[in-house]
Amino acid sequence: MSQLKLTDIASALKLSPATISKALKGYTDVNPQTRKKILAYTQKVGYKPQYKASSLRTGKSGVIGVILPAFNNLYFSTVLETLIELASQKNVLIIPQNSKESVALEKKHLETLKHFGVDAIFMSLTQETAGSEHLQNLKQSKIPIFLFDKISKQLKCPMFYIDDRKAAFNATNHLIEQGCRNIAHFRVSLLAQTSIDRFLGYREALDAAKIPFQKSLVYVTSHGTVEQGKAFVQSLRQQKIPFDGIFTINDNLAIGAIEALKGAGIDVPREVAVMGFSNSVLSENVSPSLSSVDQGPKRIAMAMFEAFQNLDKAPYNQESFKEIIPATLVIRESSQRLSALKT
Amino acid sequence: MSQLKLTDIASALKLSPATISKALKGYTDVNPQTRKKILAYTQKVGYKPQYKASSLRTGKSGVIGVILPAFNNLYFSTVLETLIELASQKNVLIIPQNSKESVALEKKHLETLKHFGVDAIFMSLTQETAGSEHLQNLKQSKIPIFLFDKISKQLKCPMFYIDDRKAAFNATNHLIEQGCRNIAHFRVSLLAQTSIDRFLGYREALDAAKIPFQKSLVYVTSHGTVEQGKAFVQSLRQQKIPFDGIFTINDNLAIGAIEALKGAGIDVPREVAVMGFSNSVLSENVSPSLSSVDQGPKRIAMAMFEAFQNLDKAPYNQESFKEIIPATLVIRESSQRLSALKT
DNA sequence: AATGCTATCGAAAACGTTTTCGAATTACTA
DNA sequence: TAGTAATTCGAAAACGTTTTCGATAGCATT
Repeated sequence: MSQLKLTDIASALKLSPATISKALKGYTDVNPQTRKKILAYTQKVGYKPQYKASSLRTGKSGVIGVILPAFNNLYFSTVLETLIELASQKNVLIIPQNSKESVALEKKHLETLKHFGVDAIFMSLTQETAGSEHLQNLKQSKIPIFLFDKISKQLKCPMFYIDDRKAAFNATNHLIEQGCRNIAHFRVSLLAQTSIDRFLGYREALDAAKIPFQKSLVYVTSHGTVEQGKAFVQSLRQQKIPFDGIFTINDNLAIGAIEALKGAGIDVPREVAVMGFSNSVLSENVSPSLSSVDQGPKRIAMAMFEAFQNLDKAPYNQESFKEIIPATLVIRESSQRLSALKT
Repeated sequence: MSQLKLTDIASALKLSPATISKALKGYTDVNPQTRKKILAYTQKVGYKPQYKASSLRTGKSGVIGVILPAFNNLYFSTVLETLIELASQKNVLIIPQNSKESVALEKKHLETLKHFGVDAIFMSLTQETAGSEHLQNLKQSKIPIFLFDKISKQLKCPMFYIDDRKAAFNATNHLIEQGCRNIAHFRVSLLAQTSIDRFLGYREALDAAKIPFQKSLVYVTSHGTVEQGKAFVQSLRQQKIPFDGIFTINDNLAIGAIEALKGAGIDVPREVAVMGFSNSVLSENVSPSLSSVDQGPKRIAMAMFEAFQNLDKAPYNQESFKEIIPATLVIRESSQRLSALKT
């Protein structure tokens, strides 16, 4: 036997499909008696309306599309997992897509989700996506878009992100409090907004502590890999540039830096304190464990889903609602220079 | 303007919706000239049929549901990521659900996916799911189910899994080749099939090498955490049971074991060689890096998607198709006892 | 008894697509 | 030249649900 249909229920109960549907959806124009009967029967045979048909009629699919620039990344996978969890509780489904940092793929996924008819799209942009036209196009097709983390201020839509500048300020300031005076900064692409903001936070912390900014301590890389973290430390040492702290834009660069330092017999954190960013899985399992900045993926997911559910209500219905999620410092071994110096 | 519809295209081109649809779907009863015109126009305005409507008509949704018992697990997340990647290339979408090792949730997700009308369900069972009735029920409702990894032999459906016994045999045998004679085994729940099979492989390897099995070297735990791995090593030492190798059923237990050994000043792998299972992210980042068994999540995902695409063709249309994916040993530092002894 | 109201139900249209089937036109055959 | 076959198109039904709107019946009000 195939799927149970409304007409099956109707004929079994000698009622019209209309009444059944209305009973199930809580309409008032159905006798409480018959409603009870209908509920009892549908419960028994396990009838539920088929999404395909009802979504065609109502226009709502009960599905949210999620486009991420990467999956193998604790931050994004935690956002996704939390989203799936929350959505599942409200009987909405999640369709994840991976743009793999490619604008072309991002565009393709956007199209697919549009034609699929998702009720909303949550996305974090590619490094290269500035405010390209494909996003503007999407805006026209009434599908609500929620941007998070990697956002574009050129778009008018709800956005959820941490205050990268303040987070970087706090991270850098922590190193300063630990006695660091020559703090190197490893960052990525000059275009990405997060990279820019974190750099600005780094500079502000230096300024606030009246530590002169040294251009020679800043390294820019394309992808921010472990290897590049290593290479930068080696380069600093080769040029004999003195440094006693490193603040990196992600954890991979920090891990590479630590490896290079350990390899050169330099003690972390006693001689050089290191601070990463993202609080990835690796950070607690590397040795010494890596201090990092937690970007609160769960809170971001919760905030977005909350907004999705109240899309029509204030304050979410504002043309461009913004929510800034606080980031927290996770202090582990790699930055605890003070206590290391005492022992 | 809202979504573009078939009738919009039809009236713009002064043709009927039927012809447009047929042109797009490659029917032969449409003039090559007009087809070209239609293709050109739909291309230009970016028209594509809306899933909601076409899936109602055709019965196919272009969506696969994936139910996993856990997400924060490299194996499962890699399966999922690969699945999303492959599906995306063929314009099919993936809806992931997390059963969180709960049979009740598993059942709920199954129901939701059924009513959503997915074209297939890929799933890995809960520890507790033996062959419960909810799976049998699903079988009746024509939706093809594919089981992987945590399977149930009581069900008649395509299954994909590694040969745990052989993999465990190889892992244990590797330790034996490295000169280990007293190999401890840390396992989990006596119910889970994988746990059973891996234990059997361990025993077979011992038998094959004519090493007597010692019950005192086997520890059974409920969840297989890092802490329990530590505790077992401490217990072994406390009881003064001699051991020179450890084969664990997962990586967490192995990592815990290594930590305990390091803490006790015991050299890994020189004094005790350690072999994990799963090849999780941590294994390469722990020190010493952990030898482990790779369960080939990518290959499993590829095999399943391949089967999905050829559901009607042989050999996949057999009542109960089975595919065994080979597991491979990933030898890192923690088990290389021979070379460690030389130096 | 006529009127208005309320409560309860069902007929039917609609959502946008696919697909069957027949109609219309053209091309071909004998 | 008539008849047949092939080609190209469109009308219309169908997928299963939701929702508007009208119908009916019962009840109360004058």
